[in-house]
Amino acid sequence: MSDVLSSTRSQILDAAEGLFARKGYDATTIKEIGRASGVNPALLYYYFAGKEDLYKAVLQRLFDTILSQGGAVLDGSVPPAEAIRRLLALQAEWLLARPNSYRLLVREMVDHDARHAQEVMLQMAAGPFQLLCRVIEQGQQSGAFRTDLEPRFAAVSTIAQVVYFFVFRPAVGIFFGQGPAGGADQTARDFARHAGEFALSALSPTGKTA
Amino acid sequence: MSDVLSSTRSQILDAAEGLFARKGYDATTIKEIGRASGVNPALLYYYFAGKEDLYKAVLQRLFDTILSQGGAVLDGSVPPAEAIRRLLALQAEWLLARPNSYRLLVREMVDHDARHAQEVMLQMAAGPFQLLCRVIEQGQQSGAFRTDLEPRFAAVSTIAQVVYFFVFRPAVGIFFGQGPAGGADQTARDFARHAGEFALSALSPTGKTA
DNA sequence: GTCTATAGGTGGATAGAC
DNA sequence: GTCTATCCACCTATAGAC
Repeated sequence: MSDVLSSTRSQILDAAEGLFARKGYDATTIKEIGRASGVNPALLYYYFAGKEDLYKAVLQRLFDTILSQGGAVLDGSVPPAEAIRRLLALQAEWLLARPNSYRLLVREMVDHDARHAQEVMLQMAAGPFQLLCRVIEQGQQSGAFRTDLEPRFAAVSTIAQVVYFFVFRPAVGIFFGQGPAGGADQTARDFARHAGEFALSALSPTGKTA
Repeated sequence: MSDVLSSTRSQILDAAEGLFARKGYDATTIKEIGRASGVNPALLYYYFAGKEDLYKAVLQRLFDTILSQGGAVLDGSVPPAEAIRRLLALQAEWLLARPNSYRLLVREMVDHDARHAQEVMLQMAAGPFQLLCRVIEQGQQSGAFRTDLEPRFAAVSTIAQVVYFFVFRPAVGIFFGQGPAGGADQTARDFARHAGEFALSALSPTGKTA
């Protein structure tokens, strides 16, 4: 602990986050993390119990910041429609700024059935997801949203769009004729705006976007 | 070729598909494929040029069948709204019956930026995806769908819901309080029906589901 | 706290008998 | 077509000097 929060430890976490996100857990080697962080590979075992412990620490650190900023936009102080617009815009900015997050999360789903991220997912369930469901229910009770949609299903449909866009960006890029790179960041922002209108149109009893 | 299509070759492909889908490309070993298929590991190099060649063959075989059945439901012989309902129901049945497909596809996105699946994605872009865009445009021109949504964006929002539900099933299961297993298959079918209504409500100028 | 060296195990791929 | 045996590279993790 020569630094405020042990600079060496942070360097290892930074490098590991990028490598785990890009290459996956199994394909990432200790020596690579050492090389990428500029830290001797053996030091990893000084700061962490092993490779898996490091992996869990990476997940924890990344999603701590998500959860801390998460529910702010859904706190009930804005009308439901505006809350949903802001949520999807925030989703896009967040995913643009932290491409590691959705890559790690997707890998965690298919590699380990979310086993290592179970705690974080429980916090998401009790936090942002439940808040979104409440926002939708609130809109339904006030007459702003149609009442024949199941709130939890509607919440999943709402958040699915932008996440899908990012995860399948290579495919979407090909679908849009932009190649596997998937177009500029502005395309993602444009899509997020569209996704907000799409969700609000789906939720609205009149088809107008409230 | 002692069999119609070389039974040994098929056995290798079957075992490799399951292992690549469950564990990923890197984590799957040649010896495991041999064990799971009941074929001597060295024979893999008789039938395929190597591990990567086998992987591409797996992708090709799996998505050949997708594409052959793909556009049938979108061929323009049914009204746009009904075509979209059928598409999402088909999507759910397809993903339920072939869990390897979305796992492999998602891995291909994050592991290789869809590099190995580029041909298949190009066929999807020129086939089912373009047909869905046409269906949406057709609905817009006939007045059944609102015209202020970009057809390609709307197509992505439409197909995103069910795919997200499957890929993030462990997370959705936790969100729904069903645990990481993600509930019964009927939940997926219920969600697919919801997704159809959600998309049609979003597309409809009146908010009714046509 | 940081390093070198290495143990112990497993990976993909090949040679060559049958 | 199928098998055994094996090469060589690389992995995680540890021992121990500094």
